[in-house]
Amino acid sequence: MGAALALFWRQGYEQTSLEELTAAMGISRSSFYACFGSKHEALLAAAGRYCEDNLRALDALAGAEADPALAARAVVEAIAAPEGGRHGCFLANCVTELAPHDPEIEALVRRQLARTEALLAGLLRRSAPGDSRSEDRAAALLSLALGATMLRKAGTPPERLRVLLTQADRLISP
Amino acid sequence: MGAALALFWRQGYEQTSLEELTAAMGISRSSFYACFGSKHEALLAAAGRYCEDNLRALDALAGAEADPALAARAVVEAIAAPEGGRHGCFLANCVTELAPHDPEIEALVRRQLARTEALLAGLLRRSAPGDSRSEDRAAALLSLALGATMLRKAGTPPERLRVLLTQADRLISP
DNA sequence: CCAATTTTGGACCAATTGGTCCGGATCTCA
DNA sequence: TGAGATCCGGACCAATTGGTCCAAAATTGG
Repeated sequence: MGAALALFWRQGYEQTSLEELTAAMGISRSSFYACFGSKHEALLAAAGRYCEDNLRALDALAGAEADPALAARAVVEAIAAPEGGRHGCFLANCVTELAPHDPEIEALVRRQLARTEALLAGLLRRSAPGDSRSEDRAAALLSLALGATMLRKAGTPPERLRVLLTQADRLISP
Repeated sequence: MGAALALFWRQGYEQTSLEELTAAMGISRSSFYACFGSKHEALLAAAGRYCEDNLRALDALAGAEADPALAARAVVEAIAAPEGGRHGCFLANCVTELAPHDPEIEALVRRQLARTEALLAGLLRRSAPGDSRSEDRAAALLSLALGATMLRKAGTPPERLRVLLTQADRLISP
């Protein structure tokens, strides 16, 4: 299953053939269809697993840091992942390739975006209880982090990404 | 040519067949190959044209506003394009689909990102001549705008995008 | 009006795609 | 050991892909 996710992540959905998929998963074509029913359902399964793992990791990261402002910064950096290599963010890849004509993927992505934004908004609220603009800042932070994943995929060196992410603090402090 | 760009933009590179391409351009298969040589070169031509048009438009937008801070804000909003529909940013689409394994597209995209970032950095510098962090803020602004294009493609309503972009001011003021 | 050059439509090609199906190998449990 | 269920390899299918090629049509120049 992780092998399928890795392939979809690295190559995209359409560019990953059944041949590669079954080879990487170590199962036969027959088993693949017995298990998932279609290539598309396998993608949904992989994406679903990715979302759960990802959110759990971000939650743990946020919980490990007492100061909510520092936690928010850590979450943003975990999403942007300056050292994350050239594959970009898996969900971002799904959005650009599939979201416009694939309602199931779109729903999955929107749910995950909402959950991540809510996590950030919660941290910002805890950091400055009085401010009413924490939702907006959380959305901006998410946008900044997603933009960074795409700059990373475009080849921006990790060092410059790290410097760029420094500016996230301007969106974190009220 | 514009028709080819529109197709690549809406559907992506691999998902656009020669059939659709020639039909939309109103030329025959033979003429297409006589003119471009390959599907890939047609993509490069369309992308090149897009880059020139795009940068010219952003430049004009920046030039039309006397206050450099307001100009920067306008440029960011033009990139993010809250009302831009569900096709996302063409260059962002190219990055996610092709950049990792297509050096020519990668070079084209990086050049355009650098030029756009330079435009923003120039505005920020003019806005606050003393500040040495204007390059970082320009990069963050670009990242924010690119992230917004992907949220837009994911279905975030224009209203929320506009509110989110409000926060760009925090990156614009020194 | 005709000859030469350009352009066009579309047949054609080999390769690849996601998906189906079945005979035989492998495994389970007693 | 043997019967029953499970899994597997791989042949097979129709559709589609980017790309080539050529005869016929259109355009051009004189």
